[in-house]
Order: sequence, then structure tokens, then C-alpha cells
Amino acid sequence: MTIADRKEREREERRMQIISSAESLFFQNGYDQVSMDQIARNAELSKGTIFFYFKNKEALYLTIVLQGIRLFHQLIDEAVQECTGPAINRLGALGLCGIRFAREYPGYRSLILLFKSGRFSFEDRVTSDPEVAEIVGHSDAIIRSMEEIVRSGVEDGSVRNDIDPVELAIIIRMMISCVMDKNPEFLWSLQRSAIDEDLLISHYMSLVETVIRGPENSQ
Amino acid sequence: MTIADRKEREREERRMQIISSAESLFFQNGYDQVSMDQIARNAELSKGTIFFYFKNKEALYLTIVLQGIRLFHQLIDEAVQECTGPAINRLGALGLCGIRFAREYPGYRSLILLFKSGRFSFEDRVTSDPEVAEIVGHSDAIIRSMEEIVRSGVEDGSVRNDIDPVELAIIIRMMISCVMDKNPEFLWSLQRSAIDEDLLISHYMSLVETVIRGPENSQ
Amino acid sequence: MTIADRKEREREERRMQIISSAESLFFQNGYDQVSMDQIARNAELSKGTIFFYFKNKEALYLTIVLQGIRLFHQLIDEAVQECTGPAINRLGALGLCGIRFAREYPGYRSLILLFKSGRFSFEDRVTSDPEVAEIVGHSDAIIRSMEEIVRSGVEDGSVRNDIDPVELAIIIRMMISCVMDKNPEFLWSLQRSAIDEDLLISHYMSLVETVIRGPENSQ
Amino acid sequence: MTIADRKEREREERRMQIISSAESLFFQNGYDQVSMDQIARNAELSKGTIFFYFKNKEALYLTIVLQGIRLFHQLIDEAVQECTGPAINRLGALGLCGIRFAREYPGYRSLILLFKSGRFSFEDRVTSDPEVAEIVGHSDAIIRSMEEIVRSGVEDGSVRNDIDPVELAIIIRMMISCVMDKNPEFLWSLQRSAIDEDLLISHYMSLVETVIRGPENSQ
DNA sequence: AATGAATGAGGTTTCATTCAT
DNA sequence: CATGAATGAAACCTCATTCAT
Repeated sequence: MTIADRKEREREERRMQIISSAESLFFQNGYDQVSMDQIARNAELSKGTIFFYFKNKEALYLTIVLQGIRLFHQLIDEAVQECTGPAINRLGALGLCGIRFAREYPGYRSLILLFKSGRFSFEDRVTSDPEVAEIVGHSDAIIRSMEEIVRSGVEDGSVRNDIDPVELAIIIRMMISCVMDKNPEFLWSLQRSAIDEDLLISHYMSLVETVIRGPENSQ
Repeated sequence: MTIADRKEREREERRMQIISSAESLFFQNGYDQVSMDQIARNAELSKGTIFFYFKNKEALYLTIVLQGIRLFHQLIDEAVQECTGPAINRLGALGLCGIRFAREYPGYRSLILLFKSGRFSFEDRVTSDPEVAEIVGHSDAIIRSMEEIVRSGVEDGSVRNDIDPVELAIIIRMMISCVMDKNPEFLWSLQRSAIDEDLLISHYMSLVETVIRGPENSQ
Repeated sequence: MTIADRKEREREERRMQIISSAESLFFQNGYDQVSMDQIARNAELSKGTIFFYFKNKEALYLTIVLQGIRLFHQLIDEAVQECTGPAINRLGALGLCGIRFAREYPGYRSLILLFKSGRFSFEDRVTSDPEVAEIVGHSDAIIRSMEEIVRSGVEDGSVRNDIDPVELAIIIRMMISCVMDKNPEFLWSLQRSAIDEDLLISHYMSLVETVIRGPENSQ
Repeated sequence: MTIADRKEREREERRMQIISSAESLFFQNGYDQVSMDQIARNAELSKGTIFFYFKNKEALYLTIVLQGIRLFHQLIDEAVQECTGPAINRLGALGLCGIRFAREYPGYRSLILLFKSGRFSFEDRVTSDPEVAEIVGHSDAIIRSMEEIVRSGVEDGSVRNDIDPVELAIIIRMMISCVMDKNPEFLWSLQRSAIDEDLLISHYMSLVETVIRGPENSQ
């Protein structure tokens, strides 16, 4: 089946070609500001071909978001698994991982936020569309994984036990997400005050750790 | 000059008619998903009239953002001024105010975020366009006001003094903004875990307070 | 009737205000590139007022063209009447007058050319619309006056008699009109060759004079 | 590659279809008075198709102007090259050629005049836009060619030598251009006087020839 | 007389999508 | 499979003109 194999391989290559072309454009200009024409030109393919591989602009977008969230999930899993010691260390690793992801892949971050913003109406398709389902699934898995870690943290004593683990997980995620979403205004503030971003983040994270440990464990 | 007055009033009414028409559409569908045609139809006016009152779709948008941020600033000022006791109380009031704003006016919140997202290029017009200038001005004023409160908190002992006030102000803003930005995913988590949003937020805020007080002042 | 007089005077002033406002804009940007809005703003009057005084943009335009051609005709008449000596002198004066008009009032010149270009369809209105009629009348009068001069030039021997006077008048008008219409390309040529415009024109006119005199009279 | 050839041919046909559709409309009503809608309808294509082939109304216009001036240049070159005898004959041929062009292609003539009128701002694009560059190039080439002919005419004695060749070239071009630009008024004069246009032009041209020859060579 | 708000047709342009080849 | 020409709806915006006051 060498011929079929090659065809298959070529097809996959075309797909990736399109995806990476769209990615770079979406990353730079944002979903709405990119036309299928630009994507086609950037991929050195015809517009028809784009529509052969992706039935929609939206489908292409979804594929990219899926790719992004897969990567995000994988990075988190790796970071968590590499972690030893008390559970709180894993929470720290997870947080850092999120922040690093947002910094290293700001494009993915934005597209994922767009997905969650309600700009499209994906709620109805969570069950019907497998791609949407997987995206939501990854998101879910990450949250559940956090809950799990919090629970074991409570057990090993590294995480406070005076707050419901599920609630605490949500709180932690919120505290981390705001570092990930630092907007232009935030960057302005830094510039104006001549504060180093990395230093600020590390201060921030240690404050979050204090919160996670709880009043008794602090110190 | 009753006649001129009435004209003036009518003109203002039309303006508001247009603005509120655009607002409701922007709030529901987002800036890019709303056309001037829809706005006109929704306002029961002709397209020409819309362009008579606002030279641009962008100008209309800016007016709404300005309205939103004016409201935000005013609410914050009121909340802060009504506050008595140590400075930290004012920070708490400010935080709650932000959260309430985001909950009560999610549409304004989104449009303001869009403004800050760099989707338009307003940087060049901060000085030339008075509307842009005012928007940025409000944002600035709020941040500086926070810094001020932090400083007086350090003085009256209600705020920790082991972190640079400016940095602490930024950190507080970050911690609050993530409550304001709670996205659909966040709401999902709550629903799934049957956690009460209000309760969560109040827990969250008290944790933030702990952070602000610092290790020595806690409890 | 002082009140009525004043009113009448004011009305006339308003008219002139509008006309001169429109003139300067038409002169600078061309008929199609100027909007009634601009004219109103430039005249410091409301758009409604403009339409009160002129039922149309076209009507306003016609009034200006009429003003221009009246001036042109008058200048020519004066120049011709001031002339003494043989008839050919009057032809020279007339030509110089046209060239001076085109140089001093290039705006009028352009608007008059637009009128003659067929951009509007005034042919049908030559009899019905008195303004159109007068414009065409002035044009006609100038031509006939040229024919008349040529005829008397033939009589006094200053103009060649081997060409039908009417034909010669047309020819002279053509030769002069091309100096009046000097287009950008022409100006480029001058610049490129560092030729003085005035000198060129005076050379040109003396050549035209040679033509008018005819082979026998040359010298 | 018959298939690719046919596609190419079809594409070219469509282009020509659009161009000729636009041409006839521009010729009849003038650039500003023609909408892309009309062009599309006239070409029996959708508006989108027009914009697929020409990114702009202006681009479409430029293409037509280019076509016109190419034709003009070519006709002139042919006429000049076919000419034998003294250089002045070539000037005559060139002049006749210009007059014939203006009579046979009055639409092109008008569009070219519009180009030179400064209605658009092409000065900035003379170097950057190849189409603008070529248009200007043809114009230039024609003028230089006239200068060249005048110079050789001076050498072979068929052209007067008492006027600077460059200046004389400009003068000749002016004298010819006014025959080309004969406006409605001119045509009226002819009609009124029952003068035959062709006869007039031939008289005119022989007068111009007299001018070119100079006082000594005349007759 | 003067105003200026309101209109709506019409302008150019963009773009996701389809489809014959 | 891949192409790219063709589409047409819809976007933003302009402008001459009208009309109630």
C-alpha cells in the first residue's frame, strides 16, 4: 500500500500546512481579522483546497483550538507528573505551567479564550460535535485534576483543610488565570512603575502558595 | 428658549436611543457581530441617522465604552468614599464594587475588555482623541487610586508593609480582575459542583484580604 | 421701505456668501468632489439654507458658471474696446485676455469647461432655463465678436483675406484655447526643459499673429 | 496543456469582457458617473467577479487608460515610421494621428485627460505602481519623440531654426492638442456656420505647417 | 427665513462559500 | 484531489435632498 500510504501522508501534510498557516495568521491578527483568502495564500494552496480539508472557517478554528488545548493539557500533565514531594508542589508546578503556556503560546491562549467567550455558540454542540466535545473534555480534565491534587494535598497536610477542596480548586484556578490573562493595561502599570514582570509573578505565586497552605501552614 | 430646549432634549433622546440600541446589541452579540444596519433597525431609525449622530461604528462604540467606564469609575469612587475604618476596608469595597460591576454590567465589561485588547489601535489617539483620552484617564485614575489606598493602608497598619505598595496594588488588581472575568468555564465548574457563586466569591475575597493584611496582621 | 430694503440686502448677502463659499471649494476640489455639507459649513450656514437659495447643487453650480462667464465676457469686451489701431490688435488683446483669464481664474475656467464637457445635459434646457440660456449666450457672443473683428481686420488689411472670416475666427479661437487649457503635462514639459512660461506664451502669441496676418502681411 | 490554455484564454476573455463593459460605460457617462454595479450588470457578471479581476474601481480605470495610451503611442509610432521625406512630414503625420485618435477614440481621449487632470493623486505612485509608471512613460516618450523630430527637421532644413527645438515641440503639441480637444462649443460653431469639419482641420493643419516651417521656408 | 435632523438610495469593497473543471 | 473563478449577501459609509419647526 505504498501509494495509499504516500497519499495519506501527503494529505496529512496538507492539513498541517493549512493549520499552521491559519495558526500564524490567527495568532497575529485574531480570528475575525483573518480571511480564508489570506490563509490560502499563506499556505500556498487554493481556497478550494482549504474548504476541502475544513468544511468551515469555524472548523479550521476549532481544529487549532483543539491542538492548543491538547498541548496545554499535555504540558500540565507532564509538569505535574514530574513533581515530587507534597501535593502543593504539584499545584505550584501546574500554576507555573499555565503561566508559561500563556507566555509562550499567547496565540493559543487567545484562541482558547475566544472559544470560551461565547463568541460562537458551541454549547449546543458539546455532545454532537466530537471536536467541541474533546475541547471541553480537556478543560474539564484539567479542573478535575486540580481538584484531585487539592484533595491529596489536604491529606498530606500541605493544603489547608478549612475550605472545600472543589471550591479551593476553583479559587486557585482563578488566581492563576489572572496571571495568564495579563492585559495591556497590566503591562502599562508594570512599565510605568519600572517593576520587573518575572519578579512580580514570582511574588504573586508565593502569595498564592500562602493562600493554598492556609493560616496554620504558612511560614 | 423652550423651543431650543426641546430640540436639544429630543436630540439627546435620539442619541440615547441609538446608544441604548447599539448597547443592547453589542452586549448580546459583540462588537464585530453587530452591523450598523441592525443598530438602525433596532433603534427604529434609518442608517443615515445613525451616521448623523456618530461618524463611525467605532465612534459609537467608543461612546458606549466611555459611558461604561464612567459608570465604573463613579461606582468605585462612591464605594470607596462611603467606607470608614482602616484603609483595607476601602480596598475591599473597591474589590466588591468591581465584582458587582462585572456581574451587573457584563456587557460593559466585555466592551471595555475589547478596548483594552488591542483589537483597535487607540494608542496613537490617546492624546488626540478626547474620548479615547478620557477612557484611558479613568482607567489610570482607578489604578492610582488603588495605589493611594494601599499606601495609606501601610501607614495605618491595615496593609502589609513587606511588599512595595505599587506592586501590591497591581497584585490586588490582578486578584480582583480574575473574579470579574469569570468566564463560562468558571460558571460551568460552579454548576457542576453545586457551589453557590456568592459564597465562593465571599470566600475568595476574604482570602484576598488575608493576602493584603500580610502574615502578621492575619486574624 | 427700509425694512424691506434691509431684508433684500441681507438676502443678497447670504446668496453671495453661499456662492463664494461654493466657489472656493469647487475651485479647489472640483464639482463632484465637493459636498453640500462642506459648502454649508464653509459658508457658516445650514444645509437647509443652501437649498433655500438654490434648489439644487446643479443650480448653485450654474450660478457660479454664469458668474464666471459674465466676468470673462466683460473682461474681453473691455480689452477689445480699449484697443486702437488695426483690427488685429483687438484680436491680440482678446487672446491675451483669454489667457489672462485662464491664469487668474483657473477655477472659473475649469467649471466652464465642465459645463461644456457634456457632463450634465444642458442641451435640452438652452431655451427653457434662463440661466443656461445666458451662459450659452455669452459664449456665442464672444465667438460672434471674434468673427466681427476678423471681418473688419480683413477690411483694414491687418488680417489675411485668403480664408473665410468665420473659419479664421474658429481657428484663432482654437489656437488660443490651447494656451488656456495648458494641462499638467504641459507644465511638466516646461519644468523639465527649464523654459519660462511667459516667454513661451509670448512666442506662441506672436506665431499666432503671423498666422492671422497671413503670408503677405508677415513682417 | 490545452486545458490550462483554455482556462487562460477564458480568463483573458472575462477580463476583456469587464474592460470593454467598463469602457463603454466610462466612455458614455464618465468615470464618476458610472458605478461598479452598472459595470457588473453591463458585463453580465456579478459585482464580486469584477472585484476579483480588478481590486479597485481605480485599477479598472487605470487598465483602460493604459490600454488607451498604448494604442495612442502605437498609432503614432506607426504613422511616424511610415513617413518618408523631410522631418516635417513626420510632424504632420504625428499631428494627424493625434487628431484621428481623438476623433476615433474620444472616450479614451477623455479618460486620459482625466488621468492628467489631477483628479486622482497619481504623482506619488509614478515609481511604485507599474501601471501608472507605464502610462506616464508613454506620455513622456511621445513628447520626446516630437522633440527628436523637430531637431532632425532643423537639421534637414524643413523646420525653422530660429526657435529652440524643445520650445517649438511644445508649441506644436499645443497647437495640435486644441484640435484634439475640440469641445461641444466648437462643434456648435461649425454647425452654425455650415463649415465642414474635415476641411477646417486640413486648413488648420496647413497653417500649423506654415508656422513650423518658419518665415523663410513658407510657400 | 433659517435650521438641521432625518432619510434612503446608492457607492465601494470584503468575504465565506460553492462548483465546474 | 485540487483549483480558482464566480457568487451575492452584507458590511461600512456618503450624500443630495426633504421637511417639520
